[in-house]
Amino acid sequence: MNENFDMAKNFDPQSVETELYQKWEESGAFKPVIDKSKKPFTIVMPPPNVTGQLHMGHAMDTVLQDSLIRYHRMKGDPTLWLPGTDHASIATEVKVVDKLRSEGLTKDMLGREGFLERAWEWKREYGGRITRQLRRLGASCDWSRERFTMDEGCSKAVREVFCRLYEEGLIYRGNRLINWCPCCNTSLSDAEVEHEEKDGNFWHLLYPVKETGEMLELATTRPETMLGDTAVAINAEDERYKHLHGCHVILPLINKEIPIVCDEHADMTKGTGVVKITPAHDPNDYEVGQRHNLPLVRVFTYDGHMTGAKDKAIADEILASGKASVNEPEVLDCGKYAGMTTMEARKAIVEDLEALGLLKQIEPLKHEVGTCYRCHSVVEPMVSKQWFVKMGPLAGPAIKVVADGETKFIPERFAKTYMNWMENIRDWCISRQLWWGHRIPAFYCADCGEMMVSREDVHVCSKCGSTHISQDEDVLDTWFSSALWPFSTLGWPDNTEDLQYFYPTSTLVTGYDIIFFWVARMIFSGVAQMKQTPFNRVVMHGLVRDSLGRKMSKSLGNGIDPLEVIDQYGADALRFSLVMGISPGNDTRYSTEKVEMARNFGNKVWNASRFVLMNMDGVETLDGKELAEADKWILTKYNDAVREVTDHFEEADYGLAAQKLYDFIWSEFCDWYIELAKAGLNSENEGRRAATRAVLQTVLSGAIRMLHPIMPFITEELYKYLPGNRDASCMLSDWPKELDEYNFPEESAKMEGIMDMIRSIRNLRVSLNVQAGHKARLLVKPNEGWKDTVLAAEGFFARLANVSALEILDKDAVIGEKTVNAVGVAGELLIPLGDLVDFEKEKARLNKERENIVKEIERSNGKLNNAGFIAKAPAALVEAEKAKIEKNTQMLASIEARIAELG
RNA sequence: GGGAGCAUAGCUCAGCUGGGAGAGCACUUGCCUUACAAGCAAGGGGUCACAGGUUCGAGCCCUGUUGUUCCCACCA
Repeated sequence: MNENFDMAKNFDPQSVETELYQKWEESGAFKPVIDKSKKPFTIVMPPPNVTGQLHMGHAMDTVLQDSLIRYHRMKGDPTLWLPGTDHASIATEVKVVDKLRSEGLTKDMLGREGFLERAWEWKREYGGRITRQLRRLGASCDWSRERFTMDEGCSKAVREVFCRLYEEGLIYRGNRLINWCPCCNTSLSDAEVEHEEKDGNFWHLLYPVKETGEMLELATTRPETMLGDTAVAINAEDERYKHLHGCHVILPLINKEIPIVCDEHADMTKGTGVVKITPAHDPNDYEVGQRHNLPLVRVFTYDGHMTGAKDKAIADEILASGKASVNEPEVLDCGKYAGMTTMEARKAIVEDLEALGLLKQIEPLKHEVGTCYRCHSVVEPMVSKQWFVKMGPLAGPAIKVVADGETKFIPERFAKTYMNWMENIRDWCISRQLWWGHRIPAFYCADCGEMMVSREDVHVCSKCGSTHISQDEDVLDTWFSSALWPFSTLGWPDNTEDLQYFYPTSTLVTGYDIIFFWVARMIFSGVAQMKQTPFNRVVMHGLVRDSLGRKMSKSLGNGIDPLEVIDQYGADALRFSLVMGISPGNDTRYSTEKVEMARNFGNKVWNASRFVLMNMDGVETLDGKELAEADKWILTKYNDAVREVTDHFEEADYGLAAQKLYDFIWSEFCDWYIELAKAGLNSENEGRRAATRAVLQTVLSGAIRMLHPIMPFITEELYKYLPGNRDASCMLSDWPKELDEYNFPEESAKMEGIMDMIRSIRNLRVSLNVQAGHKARLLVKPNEGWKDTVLAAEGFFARLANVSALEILDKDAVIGEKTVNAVGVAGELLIPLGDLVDFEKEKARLNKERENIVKEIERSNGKLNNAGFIAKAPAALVEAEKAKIEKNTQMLASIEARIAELG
């Protein structure tokens, strides 16, 4: 025992984690060394919102990436984990606006420049917060390469891609029906619209037909749009309305004549078969409008009110100027409804229609309503002039790389989700009516109306030479820049060394909730710009839910702050708890119990190490050591563990890797080998002691290293205590390899036979209520070939089963005293317990045992009597079954003899 | 309307290509055995949702049913 041993009794995360992290970071060890002869392993971090705060989702995402990164670093791959943050256009802008409001300011009061100044100030203030928090988790990313989606390089990439796509005709500007959030006051892409079921009504309205005077009944869920109706549609085949082809209806309230058109959109089987058409405010109606060349009449303002005279005047001016583009909508002066919110207008319009007798019925209805993914306001479909990416030509190649397996999804089912979306994709609305973001590089000449899209700012009109140039006011969708992340962060559009070496990246790790927002867009952008998929593998994980299975959210107030957990239990415990037991792509629940389990595991590892180390006396290797069966057993198990853990990491199956580590370290190494090793360490034979020390050292070192990717801090701290490791870093140590020359299946089986006997003895003692302190003699009738093994295990029986003396008996030896017995693969064991035993209890126990064995034999016989089994099952299985019968028959005989003995 | 996931011990979840059901927590019993009581030992507890099918053999494969969660979708 090492007298100078100074390890603390428990690992104290608080006192070492921060310091360890600083050392790692300062040492430059997170930076890869570019070695062209080696294939790099690269992950780009999904950039968290720059002003965001760490939540459990980030924690899980980060831990999974870090585990993979650390594994590959130890394997010797040049490993890059590239971190960064996202400017998060809407989210950040909303926060800054809120802050301004608290100061009594608005965006407009500051103007664009002033506002952006404040936004950058905000970014400076909070921008480092999340990256500091990632450090606390132990994220070993290369901070020297940290990027921000709005830094110079990323902005250059964004502009380059925009210009390229524009030049290729894949970006266009035009009036289209888009989703408008009246609260955020901006357009949204389809992906940014969520669907929520809400209570609503079908309002059945009556429109009078001009030519016949009859009333045409139709239903709508949004009566406030009726002022913008420019037609009513029926199906050409509909017998009920054949006489109305070519007729008109008089739009109530504003008495406007609009045509009745025949269109396939009108479904005869639904309702009355008549549909009102509002091309400016409904996606279907927009299509119908396009087919029938109907005018677009906008009746909502962009901030969710009914349009009025002023809105109309502005629109009329544009229309009259001749500068209006295709599909420029008209605007209606809604008269008495002008200025009302859409909800107020709904109420007023319904009341007015009712007063006119034009409201036939109100039918309650639950329906899906589109809402903004940021603020959850109901989005309003609107015709608006926006910028779009034409998706068709981009989707094809993006589908191909996944279909061809150049990018693989784990689990595979997400590839289907991806495909489905890609195959049905619609053009992507990329302009946002915000200020915080990448401003669209389009410039307009005030004099001739020329539009110029340019990599450089434009000051002079290329057509007329005018200097009255203004840049487009809008910024790009945040996800436009995120889509370029795998190459923009590596220096693209410049052909940098990083880009050449690290692109395409190896693995993307992210949650399934952003497949559409991000993963899909990175794939088509990467394929389009780099002609190569951005990553070879996408590992999807699930959400971290609360202990009741609910999504963690601010509004529910059920979020758990990862930093508080780290403060209390340490980063390793949090990390392990987030990994243990998860399976790819599935959600997981957070619970304090799991963190405690992980903390306890860390404690176990610490104390096992402490025990091993206090028995060490310098470096000791396996070379030339004479190994005992216990040593051979644990080395064999160790090799199994190395193989399995390595395989699981290769497949990014962290849950199983963690499970195996937990099992191997706790159950096999601690519960068994360390206990067995105590005998070895106490041996009078120095060779035996040295061999035991060597095995302990070897296995512990390997176990610590294998655990490092998931629990980096404690393993780093422990590693330096290992003999000869004073200045070594676990993080930079080699990933353990299997020790091929130390696989001992036969000896392992022998050892397990002994372990089985030990369990039996313990079991007997407990079930017969033998006092814990009482030492008992052990008599063994070994099976063929087990005698030496049993004899060699005497020390184990003494230490682990409280046996005072071991005696080997012949098979048919008669014992002249009362004993209890058990039968196992190694043979029959008997314990003379004399008066200590309650023999009634023992009889009951034996009878139960007998029943079990009889059942086992029956089951085996059932199988062996089945001709199909004999004929078709692998021979080895049949043999195993026969062996079982033989063994069980033997056991049964022993037990029956015992029962007879007891009378 | 389309698609996907899940259903296994009291709770939370694992279970690799089909070959005798596992872990953690909780529970019962006994132990401070000088690495660890954040621990040790022993134990109880499961018709693997239901019904069929394939197979010598099904928690695992196929079909259907039920329940549940999620994603997608322009149903007025």
